[in-house]
Amino acid sequence: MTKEERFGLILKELKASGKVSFEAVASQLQVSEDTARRDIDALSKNGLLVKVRGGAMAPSANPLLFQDREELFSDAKKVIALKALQQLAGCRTVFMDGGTTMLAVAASLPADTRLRVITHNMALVPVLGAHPGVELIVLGGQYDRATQTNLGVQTCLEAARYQADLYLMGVCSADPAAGITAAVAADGEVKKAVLASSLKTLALVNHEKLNTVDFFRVCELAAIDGLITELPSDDPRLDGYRAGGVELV
Amino acid sequence: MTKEERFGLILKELKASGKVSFEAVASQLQVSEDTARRDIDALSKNGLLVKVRGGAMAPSANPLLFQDREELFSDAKKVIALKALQQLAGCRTVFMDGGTTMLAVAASLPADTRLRVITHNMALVPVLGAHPGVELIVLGGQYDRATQTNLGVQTCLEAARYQADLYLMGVCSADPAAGITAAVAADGEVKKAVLASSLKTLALVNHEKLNTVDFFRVCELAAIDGLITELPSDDPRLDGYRAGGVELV
DNA sequence: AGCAAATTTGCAAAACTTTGCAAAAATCTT
DNA sequence: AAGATTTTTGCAAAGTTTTGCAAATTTGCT
Repeated sequence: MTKEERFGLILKELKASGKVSFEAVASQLQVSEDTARRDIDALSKNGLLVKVRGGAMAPSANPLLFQDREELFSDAKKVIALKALQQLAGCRTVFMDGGTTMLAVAASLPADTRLRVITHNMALVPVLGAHPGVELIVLGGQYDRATQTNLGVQTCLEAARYQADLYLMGVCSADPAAGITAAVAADGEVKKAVLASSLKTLALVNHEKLNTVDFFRVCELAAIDGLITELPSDDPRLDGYRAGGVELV
Repeated sequence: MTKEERFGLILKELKASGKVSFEAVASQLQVSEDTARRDIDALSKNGLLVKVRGGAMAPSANPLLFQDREELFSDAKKVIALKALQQLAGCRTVFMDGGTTMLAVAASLPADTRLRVITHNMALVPVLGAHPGVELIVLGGQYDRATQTNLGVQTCLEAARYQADLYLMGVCSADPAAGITAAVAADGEVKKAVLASSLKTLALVNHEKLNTVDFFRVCELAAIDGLITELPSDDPRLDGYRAGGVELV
């Protein structure tokens, strides 16, 4: 039984049942558990399966393993969320923007947080509504299915009624020269309105969105107070942003 | 049974029924309740579900309605919902009130319906937001966890901006003499505002709420155009209401 | 406010992984 | 073909993670 033969059999089993255990591979292929472990290790290095405690699973078996990892809460989003949480200290009222990054922030809010949150992001309602320390204020408007946010003139007018200590802005595109830009005009308008109602604004930006431009101008970089990315603050990719905005670790 | 396998099964169950309890997970997956709790904790940290007391719910569902669907959609509610649907014919814009009866209406809306719905009921957002024929307009305000609705002055002001063909009012208490009354002042105020913005108002009332009175006066019976209950329209319990409002089968 | 149930926290035992090492097998060199 | 070299294999010790239990705390309800 060569290594390659074993690889084939392991993958076949994985395809059939979605999972394999070191123990089962060892006994079925008549090798020690260590060898089974090493085989599965090699396959995982090639991305053909995902190692888990006790064995391995097909990447598609569960959203945590592969598929939605990028769409839902990627490591980058978690890092950004944690950085954003640190900036919440001392804030009483916070505007939270649309986007799944903001969902990551809301989901990782500690249980003992006391905060007033204003948002037009309907995805946050079940999460923040269940949080005992959060007073949630919803901005109404026309519900946009694609982004799960309320948009439109109503939303902007409502945003103008409130005054927040901090605005956590979810950013579509950021560029040192063009500033913050949005792909949807209605979304950009809401961002402008909220920006005007907040003492301080921090933009949450995935590094992939750095140095990209969309058609709707939200604001200059100078209009925001800080940029939160998953990169360390001394990363060269952030060089162009150091002038106006403050970078955060 | 690895952790990841359990994750997959928990998510599968969540998808099927919309909710999972620690107890059920523990017994079905043959682990202690502590492990079930920790698993669900991990999934919630990744935004794949929302933890609530006793278990967890799908993120798009309503964290506070952690009950059985049968309980939620009692036969009475289903009957009322179907009657209300019939009244929707010809309507272009409808205000939908708070309450689980309204959730039953939203859930039973046929797929080919074309409708503009205005609501402050956050429980409807996941349901109506997914409906391709519904244009959803959300009324903002201060989110009330107990009722899952937005309340307050903002909500009333926003309601006044719109004009609807029909208002489906969810009723707490109805009485021939006292009219419609509410248990929460803020809720009653919103009802009054919406009532003023609608051409026609139908009150949806469970028969258990007939002939009961609460402290906040919403309106006289004469101010509404019809009463929808699960009772047949010639039921003697409705006798006192025939004067001003129209009863519907 | 007070009771009962649910939840969080700390802990130690058990299960699983990693790491380093040496023997066996396969491959290469001359 | 014999010896040297590399790869693979199995083993055991050290290190991590997971798990169930029990105490302490919080929460929801009346």
